[in-house]
This record gives sequence, C-alpha cells and structure tokens, in this order.
Amino acid sequence: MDQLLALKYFCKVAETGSFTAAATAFSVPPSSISRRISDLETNLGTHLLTRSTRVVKLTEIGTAYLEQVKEILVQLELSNESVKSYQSSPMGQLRISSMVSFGERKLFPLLDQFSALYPDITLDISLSDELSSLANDDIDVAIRGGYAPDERIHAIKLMPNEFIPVASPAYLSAMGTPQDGFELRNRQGLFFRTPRGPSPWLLEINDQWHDVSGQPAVISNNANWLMKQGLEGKGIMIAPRWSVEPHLVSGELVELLTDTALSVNQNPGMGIYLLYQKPKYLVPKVKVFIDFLVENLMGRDD
Amino acid sequence: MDQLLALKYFCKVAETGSFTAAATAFSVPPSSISRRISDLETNLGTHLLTRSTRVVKLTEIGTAYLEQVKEILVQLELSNESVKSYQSSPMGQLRISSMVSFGERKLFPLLDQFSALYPDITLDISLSDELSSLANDDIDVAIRGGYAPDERIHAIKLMPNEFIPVASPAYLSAMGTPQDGFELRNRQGLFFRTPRGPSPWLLEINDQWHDVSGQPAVISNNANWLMKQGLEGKGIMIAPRWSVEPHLVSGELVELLTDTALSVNQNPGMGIYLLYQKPKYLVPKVKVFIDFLVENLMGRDD
DNA sequence: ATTTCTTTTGTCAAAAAGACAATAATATGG
DNA sequence: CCATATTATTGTCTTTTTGACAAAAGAAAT
Repeated sequence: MDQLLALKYFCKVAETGSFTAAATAFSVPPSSISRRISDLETNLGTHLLTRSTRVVKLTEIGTAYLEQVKEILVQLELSNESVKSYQSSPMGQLRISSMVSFGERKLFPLLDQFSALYPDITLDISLSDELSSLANDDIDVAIRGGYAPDERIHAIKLMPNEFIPVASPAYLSAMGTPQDGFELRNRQGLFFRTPRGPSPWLLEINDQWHDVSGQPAVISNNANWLMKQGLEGKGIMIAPRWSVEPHLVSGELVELLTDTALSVNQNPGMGIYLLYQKPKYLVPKVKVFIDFLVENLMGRDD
Repeated sequence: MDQLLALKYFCKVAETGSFTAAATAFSVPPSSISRRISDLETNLGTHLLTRSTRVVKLTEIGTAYLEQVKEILVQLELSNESVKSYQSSPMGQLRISSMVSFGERKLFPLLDQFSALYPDITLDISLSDELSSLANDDIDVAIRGGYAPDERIHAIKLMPNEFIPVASPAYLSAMGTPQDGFELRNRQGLFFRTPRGPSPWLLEINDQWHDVSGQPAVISNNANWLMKQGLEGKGIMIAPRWSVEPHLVSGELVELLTDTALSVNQNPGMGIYLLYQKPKYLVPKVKVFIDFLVENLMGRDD
C-alpha cells in the first residue's frame, strides 16, 4: 500500500470534511479516496473517520493522528523541495531576519559585497528583536543572540556575544573611573530594554552572580540612541564588544574593568547565532548566504 | 510511485552500503531496490548514491537527505505504532524518568495506587537529576523541573515549583529569625548542587535580582541529606514548597520571609513538568499514567 | 415520499512493483 | 595479467495495486 498517498488523501478529507471535495482536489474519482483511506484504516486497525454518508468527522484517534501526520508531510515536502532545488544556481528571494543592532552594524556592511557576488538573489531583510519563529516558512535564515530553540533548527555560532562595560572619556574624567565591580551600583547606567525588561548588570565572583546594576539614566530598546547617549557621556553602558569596537579603536569609548567578569546574563555560552531549518541548507541561495556569513564573520572576531 | 517504500529502501542501502544486503533485509530481489531508488532519484532530479558496481556511497546531497528522511520515518513509525496500540487495554512496560527528590516524595506514594488500578502495567522507574533526553525511545514519560525543550515534546505543568526559605525552630531560636532578605547573606546556608553548580539565593526587588546567598554550611546534591541537616538546625535552606510541606505542617521547619520574593533562579514560570512525546499519548498505558498523575497531583497543589 | 447529494461497491483497465534470468562492471585472487 | 566472484543494472514476465466508470446504498432536505 502506498501509505504516503493514503496520508495525503486523509489530510485532504479531514481538511475539507468531504470525500468528493478531496477527490476533486486530487483529480481522482471519490472511490479512490474511499479505497485508500479504507486501506489505511485497516492497516492501523482503527477508524480514523466516522462517515455517515452525509457528513465526515474525525474520530478522537483520527484527530491526534492527523495532527502528527500533517507535520510529517510538511517536513518531507520541505526535504524533497530542498533536494530538488539543490543543483540549481543560487537565485530567488532570500528572507533574512536579524536583531536590529547586529543587522545595522555588521550585516548591512556585508550585503553589498554579497549582492555583487550573487546578483540573482533578491534580499529581503527584516530587523526585529522579537523572537520570530522559523517554523512559519517565510524566513530562510535568522540571526539571534541566544541558543538553538529546537532540534530541527540548526544553529551556527557566528561570533561570541561578550558584553563589556564602556563609557566615554568625558564621563570618566568628570565622574572618575570605577576600580571595582560593586562601584557600578552608584553610577549612571544606560540600559537596553529587552522584551523581558531592562538588562541588569551582573558580576560574577566565585561562581556567584551579583546584581550590580547602576542607577538608570536612560532605558531604551534602541541601541543607536543608547550609543549616542553613551558617546555624549551620559553614563556607563554594558554592550556587546562587536557593537562598540569601532568606538574603542577611535577612543570615543573606553573599556572598563577589563579583569572583571561582567555580563547581562548568567549564561557563558551566549553568542550570536545563525539559525535555519536543516533542510534549507540544501537550497543554493540559502547555502551560499550561510557560507558567506560564516566566511566573513567568523574569520574576523572569533 | 510509492515514495515511502523507496525511502525505506534508500535508508537500508545507506545503512548497509549495499543493494543486495538491503534486498535480503526486505526479502525482495535486488532489482526492486535498484528500481525504487532509481525512481526516487529521477523524481528528485539528483543522484543520492554513487554506485560503482562494487561499492555504494552517499553523495553530499544524499547524506543530507538521508539524515532528514531517517528522522521522518522514525516519527511516522512512532505515530503508526501509537495508533495501532490505541484501542488495546493499558498494559506492558511503562518507563518513567523523574527527578530524584520529586520521585521519592511525591511519585512513590502514588504508585501503589496506580499499580492497583492497572495491574497489567509494569512500572520501570529511574530517578536522576541528569537531563536525559526523551528522544531515545526508551523513556515513555519524564518528570523534570523547567520547561519544554522541543516542539515535539509535550509538556504538562503538574504543579508550581515555588522555592521558599525555611529553617528549623532550633536554628531560629539560636541565631534569630531574619527579618530582611539581605540578612540572609550572613546566615548559614544549605545548598543544593545542580549539574550547573550550587543554586544561589536570589532576591527580587523591583524587577532586579540580587544574590543574597548565605555562607555555605553544607553543599550536596542529595536532597534527603540536606533536609536532614536542615531539620537538625544546621542552617537555612531554600527548597521547593512541595518538598518541605509535611515539615511545615508538623512544625519541624518554619517558613521565613513570606512576604519576600526569593528564589533560586530568575524565571517565574518554573514548574514541575510532565514530558512525553506527543504520539505516545495515544498509547493506553502512557495515557492512563499521564491522566492519573494529572488527576492526583494537579488537584492537590495547584 | 421523492429528490439530491455523498459514500461505497463492483468490474475492468492501467500502472506499478516484484520475480527471475541475463548482462555489464569492477574488485579480488591466483 | 587473466580469471573468478561479487554486485548493480536491464529485460521480460507475472502479480499486485491503483485508477476509472457505472451502479447501488444511505441519509438528509424539500
């Protein structure tokens, strides 16, 4: 028995609630649908549908089975489509989702180069700090801080996401340079607001984490504005190293307490991750983009 | 074309590295294997295997496809088996994995009752605080503190996992009863060692978390021994409410700082979760156990 | 009660998969 | 270097499965 065909029929019948509707959808006579599903039921030893000549309904077990089967069919189709497109040239629309600040500072500068390499790929980039799921199929790759959410999602660590305290020379000359982590509690702080509230300042001493958050001078979810405040000497901020690197080099910002373990969360494995569904790596446009990012970002900072 | 059959053949060939070996495994002539896989390849438009009459190897794309297909076949088989066993009576071996302390204090007292209800189910219980994955098929249900790790794993919150500070009356009369969360830092503490180190004491004030861990008098990963130390007045411990409830009732332990938000982690949604793979709920022995636990645990403490 | 719509069943044709033998290709052994 | 053995493929036939069309049975609506 062709179980796959039976499952497709079954899903369509459940969706439409009718054998004939499913039959027209597949351009086969209703009898075929009836026979396939009947075969499936005898194989499983259970009735999946209660058919009363006029109305078709799912049984309890049918409902549960349908849910699982639908997921399986989607996965298989995704794999098949990925393989089919494998040997075509990289082209088409590539949907990318990224954290706002990372997108602006690291991604955008690379994209011109990428577009020159692959002119047939149309980039569609949306920046957001919300955790949009990859499950809805409209995003090919995502860039997020954190970890892999699901086994089916493949995660590549692009670079570490080391958080360091920084301040402008003007601020430091006016207020003095802190010599100890606990001193931060009395300082003006510029805080980034995540979807889960403002990021605290955490200090690690002997595997113990202490909250040493300063007095909030500014709280915002806009990294550009926070950075502007920091450059103007409004206070101390704890920011990812990659985001402040240019200002450290130019001397506009100074790194503080370099020998102290400070962060905004207790998790050491934090990094910037490139996320995509495994089968998608077979799609040329996705593959070249992933390889391009890995090539251009991992060589630099890691 | 029966793609499912072709995929099964493909997996077997990849596994054995031989068409004939796969053929004998399925008790069909090798020509059938060859034809099915050839069909599959033409459908996908790609070669999955490089066959050189003597040795069969996977292509790059074949390797990737195989990995995905194997997973899909396993899922489908799991769903099918679950449905097949749906209308049988609850029986057979039921493998349960649980956190040690929860198993000893809450689970064991219920199991006699469960065994009386379902004498045909053989219980196989292993207690461990390690995070054993449900993916390897040898565990039917698991009980863990924390969250759902994967979309395919279904999680039911059995009860909250509220952590509260407690101490024995003897300790309190000798050392005094703390009136403020920050006072805890100067007290003797009994700490539970998780796989990620001793649990700190955290105090929440205005969305800010402060580490107020006491001076460690005892650190252990054995909850029974820690409890013994606590009952003997060796110090303060922060423990799940359900684990100390009997001692609170009997007066052997006293809850401290009831108006203060203390915990061992920053995550408010923490709870005791019952975990299982979705298709397993169709298996009677699993279903009755889950329903039994939900019935007997959620009514009590939640 | 009749009409209408829908599922099922019967029968036959078409397509797909299996069986068996023969062929081609490549390692291994002498 | 050649012969042999092993393995995948191809050709042909048989068996099984699926699709197609018509007819029948069942249930709701007019």
